[in-house]
Amino acid sequence: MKPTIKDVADRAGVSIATVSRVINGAAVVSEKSATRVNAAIKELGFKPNQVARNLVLQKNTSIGIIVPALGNQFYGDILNGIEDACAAQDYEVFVCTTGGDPQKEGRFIETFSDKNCAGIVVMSRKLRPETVKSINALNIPTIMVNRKTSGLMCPTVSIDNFRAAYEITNYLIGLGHKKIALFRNSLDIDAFGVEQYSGFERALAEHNLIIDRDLVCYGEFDPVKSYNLMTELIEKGKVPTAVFATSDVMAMGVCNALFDKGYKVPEDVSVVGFNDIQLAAHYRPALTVIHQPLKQMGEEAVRMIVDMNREDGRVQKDGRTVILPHELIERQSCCSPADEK
Amino acid sequence: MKPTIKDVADRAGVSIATVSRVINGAAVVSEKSATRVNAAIKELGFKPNQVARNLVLQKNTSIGIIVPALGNQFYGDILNGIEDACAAQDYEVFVCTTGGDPQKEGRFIETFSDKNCAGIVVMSRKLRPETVKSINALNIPTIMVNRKTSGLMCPTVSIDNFRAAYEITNYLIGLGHKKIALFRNSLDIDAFGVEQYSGFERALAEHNLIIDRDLVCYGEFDPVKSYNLMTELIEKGKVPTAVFATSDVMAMGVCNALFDKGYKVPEDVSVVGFNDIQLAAHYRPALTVIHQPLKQMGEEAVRMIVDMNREDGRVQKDGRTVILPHELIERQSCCSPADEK
DNA sequence: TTGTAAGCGTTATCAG
DNA sequence: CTGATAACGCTTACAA
Repeated sequence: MKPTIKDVADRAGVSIATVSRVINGAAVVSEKSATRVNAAIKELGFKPNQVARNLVLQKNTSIGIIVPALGNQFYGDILNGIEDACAAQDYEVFVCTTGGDPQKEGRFIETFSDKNCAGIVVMSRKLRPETVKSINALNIPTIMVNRKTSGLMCPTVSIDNFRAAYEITNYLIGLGHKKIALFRNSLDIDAFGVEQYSGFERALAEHNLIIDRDLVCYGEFDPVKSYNLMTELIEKGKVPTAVFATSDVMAMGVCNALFDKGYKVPEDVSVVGFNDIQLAAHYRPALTVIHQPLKQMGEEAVRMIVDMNREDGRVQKDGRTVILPHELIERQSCCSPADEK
Repeated sequence: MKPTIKDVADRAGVSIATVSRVINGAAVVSEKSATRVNAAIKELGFKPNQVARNLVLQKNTSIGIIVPALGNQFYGDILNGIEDACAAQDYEVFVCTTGGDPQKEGRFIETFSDKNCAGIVVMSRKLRPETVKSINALNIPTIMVNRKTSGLMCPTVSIDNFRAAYEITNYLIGLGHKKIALFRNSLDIDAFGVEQYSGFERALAEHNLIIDRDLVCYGEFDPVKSYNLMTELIEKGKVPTAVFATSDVMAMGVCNALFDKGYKVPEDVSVVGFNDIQLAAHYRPALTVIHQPLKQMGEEAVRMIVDMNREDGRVQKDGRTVILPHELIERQSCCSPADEK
């Protein structure tokens, strides 16, 4: 069995209180006791039991993460940021995946609460009102990443999705495009899809362009679905000169469909992505995208949780919003439409 | 503050022992007490404190995962399997990323040990002897995924990498290829790169082909590095008719280099990948690959840990090896070489 | 400077 | 069937 503080005390010939003192370095201990205790610790290979310690201290250095799926570079990049920041602070990371199932979200939040996590970061595409309610009731710092939070009193971190969409649409328009398709996901009033849509719409409107309903496709962040949708568009003869996809994988699906039908990107149609997952640069043609500082977003979320825990245990739930800077990165997937050249 | 079992007891007018009994449903409790306790639990919104429970029970339902990086579909797919299996068993998942830093591996193993995890699954590319030693000393079930374990008394799960490499090389040879390049990672005696190499070599040898040293490139699982290496090959005029890359991302890097130099895949050179991450099918041309049952590998690892915990707490460290079936999946990235057509 | 002892929130063993 | 009570391993007043 693992040695306990008591074994160390016996071996060093002191009380467990003294051992505890040297472990925590808080109170003053005579040099003599200290050396004996340290010797005993080393000899026994003693390591304090974290669960006992957490119990008495009523705190915990683990934070819980709720994420739709792993093996998805978008969340993966964010998670890397979370993980790095946690490791730097000696926090541990619990990860739960929902597979998009909103029911699981609620369950995992409870799990984390039961485990007395120091904080929770939620990445979700669809949030049920009940989940919102239970998050609000939670006595644990909770942060949303890449999501709005109407009705939800908890801090969020994201980019300015309206501006980002606006900028990249303008970029396309600046290139001379007028027939621009939008590949997006289904509406969820609190996800950023709506901001992106507004940005898209605004840019168009400012150039007296209007949205062609047939050209807005619900690719649902899925390359296959996007592939099929783009194929349909082609078969219906409704080929745009440019496509704005609100995720990189959708952009790839669109490109693939185009290739398979004999079109060239960007010569025949320009395509832009959104997020800039690592693969966006490795895809051919390399994707012109809006870059989100994914890793930094994760780090920021952790920073906020650690801060909130420092604040004397007082968990304050306010609507703090952290907006990180995005960036338009030009690569190979865009050019002016043929009739302009 | 969160209600404790004592609050429930007071409210229900019974002792904490009784409350504990109804919570755990073990012993028999009078119907009258039970209903009162349940009412109190509901009214107070009581949830048993897991850390206290774990302390007294001396067990834990969390398992620790050590992984080089998130945001990498290969590990992501395995992790999804792990996570699913854990959720199904009401286990929680700790995730630590090493970024390939072997020093961190050791540290995280200690963390998990301190936390009294029910088990640890290790995914590593490079294992230091010291880490091996500390794993062996560990009193916690530990499983290696996708890795050999000479000198390491712990179960592993993987595919038969020798056979897989042998089969796909044979496939290429069967198509008529003789000049086959190999893109692989640096040698680590205990990683599966060496088995794959042997499989490759054997297939070649059986057809009286020998390995051209210039055509084995160390792409290090990195698309960019592979891109550069392939570009060099082209510039040196040493273009093979086929490439076997031991990971899909290396295969993509190779394809990209080929495209950028004006070559066509598969018409000019065939390329095969290994692993079959989700993206392999979405890349263009869709990659012909060896499919590893990544998700299933993760599930299997969890199953083993759960089993080992059931075995009366007796952690047995043996070299059990689970070999899962692989599969050769033909897609679009291969054809016979030009001179055969 | 040190030790004793009272918790932290549970479970489990006893008597009753 | 139920209630005290002793753990679990640790921290931390309070005394000494």
